[in-house]
Amino acid sequence: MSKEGEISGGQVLGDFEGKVVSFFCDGVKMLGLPRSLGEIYGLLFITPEPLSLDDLVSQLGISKGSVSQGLRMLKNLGAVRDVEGIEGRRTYYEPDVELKQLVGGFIQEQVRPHLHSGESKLQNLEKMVVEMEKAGGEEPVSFYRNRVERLGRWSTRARFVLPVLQKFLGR
Amino acid sequence: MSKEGEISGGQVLGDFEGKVVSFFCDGVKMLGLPRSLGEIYGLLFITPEPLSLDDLVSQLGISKGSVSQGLRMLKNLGAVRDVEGIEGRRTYYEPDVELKQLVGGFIQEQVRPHLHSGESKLQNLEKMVVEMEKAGGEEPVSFYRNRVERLGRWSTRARFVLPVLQKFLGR
DNA sequence: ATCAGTGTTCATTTTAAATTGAACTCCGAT
DNA sequence: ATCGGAGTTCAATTTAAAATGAACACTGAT
Repeated sequence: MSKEGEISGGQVLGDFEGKVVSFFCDGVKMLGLPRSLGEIYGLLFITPEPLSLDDLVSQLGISKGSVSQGLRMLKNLGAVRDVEGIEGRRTYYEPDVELKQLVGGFIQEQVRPHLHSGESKLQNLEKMVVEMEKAGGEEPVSFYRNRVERLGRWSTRARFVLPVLQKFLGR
Repeated sequence: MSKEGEISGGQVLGDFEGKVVSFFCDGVKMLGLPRSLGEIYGLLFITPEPLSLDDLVSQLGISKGSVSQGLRMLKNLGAVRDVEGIEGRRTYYEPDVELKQLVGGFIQEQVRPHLHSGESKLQNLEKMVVEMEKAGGEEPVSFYRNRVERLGRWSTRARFVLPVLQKFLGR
């Protein structure tokens, strides 16, 4: 008889595993990612063997749809990969456990796109200021120019800081 | 007759101001903060004079409650402050516009608390592993120890990287 | 002490996002 | 070709977070 008990068709997480999973839930929440990612990654992280989609469904008690979507997102982030060379037609998954990779993937997939769209909006604002200046706007326009220039400096800093971040978190 | 028009009891943002506000909305969303913070800060940022709560309500077209709560949060973040020495009993607000301060406030108020609670959960996990080892657990326990140690290293890195971040974004 | 103008609080409503689950597709084995 | 298991998709539902707005509290002027 197992210590943590099993319910027909799906064992429940042990106390320790549960704490780890919840630890990762908090972590991904902090990064603005859905909690299911934390559950999935957390369980893979603390399980010695690779797990299949159905393993995750039954152990976490969340839906197949969630796990499928969650795994896709984690793969896009480079946080999880298929395990090569296992018998049968079922796929097994394992976590990438290197902080460097995880941070890199997150920056690449979640941060850069937003920064990018921000930069293009900023360029648009710069154009608008130029238009206003051509149209002879005087009083508030020079203030606007100042502010938009400041945003430009922020944006430059942001672009510059990402590699630094990776440098310090990686290796 | 003003170019952008006014509706009884509240002027509407001009095209340029609206774009700036929306720029900040995206920005705060990216940081996981409510959009109203972006609207409020954005309008203060692009307006040459300090604004009152009622100014913000009428120009942004959002509720007084939202603005009040939003201003409080922004003040806690150190992103907005009361303007000293203005007549009357109405309070006026102005933005802090230094990236250094903004980043510092965000780290202090939003990041550190989470990191902190993460660290204490992690300590708890470490204790649990020690218990398991004392109870003579063998096979999966040494794996657990490894994983928890890895988390410890991540946590150390995270603590270390914040000052670096501030260094590179500040000044 | 009362009143009017400011700002806050918080129960309710709205909105946005994540999860579900049933239908579907895609193999691979027979 | 058909069947069965594995994984995906997506409309509908649930959940969590933010906005609303009406009641409340504070403050200073009279």
